[in-house]
Amino acid sequence: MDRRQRYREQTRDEAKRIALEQLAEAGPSGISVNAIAKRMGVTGPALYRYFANRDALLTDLIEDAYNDLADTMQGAVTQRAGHATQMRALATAMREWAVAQPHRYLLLFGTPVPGYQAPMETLAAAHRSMTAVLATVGEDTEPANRRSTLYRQLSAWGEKMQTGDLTPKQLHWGVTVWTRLHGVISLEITNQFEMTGVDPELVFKAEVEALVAWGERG
Amino acid sequence: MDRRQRYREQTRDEAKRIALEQLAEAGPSGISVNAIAKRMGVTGPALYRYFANRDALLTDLIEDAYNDLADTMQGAVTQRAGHATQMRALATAMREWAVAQPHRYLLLFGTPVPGYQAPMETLAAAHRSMTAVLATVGEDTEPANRRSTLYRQLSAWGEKMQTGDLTPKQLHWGVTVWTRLHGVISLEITNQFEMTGVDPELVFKAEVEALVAWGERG
DNA sequence: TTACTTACGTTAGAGCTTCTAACAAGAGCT
DNA sequence: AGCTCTTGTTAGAAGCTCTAACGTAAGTAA
Repeated sequence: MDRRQRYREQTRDEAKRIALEQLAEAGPSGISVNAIAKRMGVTGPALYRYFANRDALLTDLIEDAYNDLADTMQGAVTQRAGHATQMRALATAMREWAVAQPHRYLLLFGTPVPGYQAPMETLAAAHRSMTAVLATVGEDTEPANRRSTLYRQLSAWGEKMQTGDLTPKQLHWGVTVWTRLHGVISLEITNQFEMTGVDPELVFKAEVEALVAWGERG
Repeated sequence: MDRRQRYREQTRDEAKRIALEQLAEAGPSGISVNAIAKRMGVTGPALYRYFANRDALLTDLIEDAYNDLADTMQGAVTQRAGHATQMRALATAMREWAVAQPHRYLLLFGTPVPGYQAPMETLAAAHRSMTAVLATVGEDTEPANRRSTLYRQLSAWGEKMQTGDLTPKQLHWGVTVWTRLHGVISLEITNQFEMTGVDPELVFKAEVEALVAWGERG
């Protein structure tokens, strides 16, 4: 009874492994349940015992990627101390993860796959990666406009996320870190820097240093 | 001889119009040459007289989107004066274009479509949109490290692009504007802000103001 | 006006895809 | 030993891209 389940998991993993290869080679549309089955030595319909349909397989890949990225980001900040150091480590880890497997990053942040509806489990992963980002936040010194809509929304989000004593301003900074890092990474892995001849890694590093400098100022 | 060409162009346009509808509804993989033909009242293979294959149709959509976005950005800056004003106008125009038709923005900056190789004509469009961004750049005051790799790459890019008297530092600023605006827009239209309850427009505006403030400082 | 060429539509079909239905065989439990 | 659940098979429907072969209509030239 236990072995069955283990075999089952093994089959699912192998299918996902091959799916990732297809994804890297030909994008999301290059993933074919039939072709995966053939490469595994079974007929096409056999795989439908393991995945309800093609979308379910894709959803699994997305969920795995989400967790993997969250692990990476979390690992980068928890092993270090000091806001600036954590910031640099987080940024580097995030970019390296994305550059090493752009197709997986794009599965999360590229064009949404049509049939996908985020399951509950990815919420946990999203929360973990956001927590990692928020660990790099410095102290809050200046006062903010407490009556702005953005302030209230950030405040509500902070309560919902149980971020403890982080102020809305700090949460805003976290969001900004997220959007800025993503901005460079996204353009890099979609090859938009290619025609410029400018090395995206250098642009990324400069952006990280700007964030660090800004973070130390307040 | 002239009427034929006009009819031809008309047919191509209608096909592309329907393709855009499919794109909006079901993403890039939802575009079907067969289905388009059927909706136009002809059989599937007939459309292959107008597009070499499905990829050629997609490439056409990408090229159109590129030109359309470039027009929008160019229009935003040329009708206004003053760096800060141009900056705000450019940012707003870009975001509104993207939010109004996310699928088209994602066609350009989302997951790359597998068979696509950028034709020469998109280079012109890319150049135009970059020029629009560079119009918002302020004056260059502080000295920069002239021996850094990034400085040299930006310098070479500036010459290749014929940007006149813009310094590498100003070009770097242009790139930063580009990555930061894209960062927020990209995450907004892939619905990544949804779970936070934070309005991406407000985050975007704050980011624009940060850019303006930074631009005015130097 | 007649003849030729080019453009554009058709059907047939190969080969791929997802996914369902019906059936056969084996693994584990009672 | 018998029953059930799991997992494989084949057959097939319905869709896709794209090629080949063929007919017809429209524009061009003699």
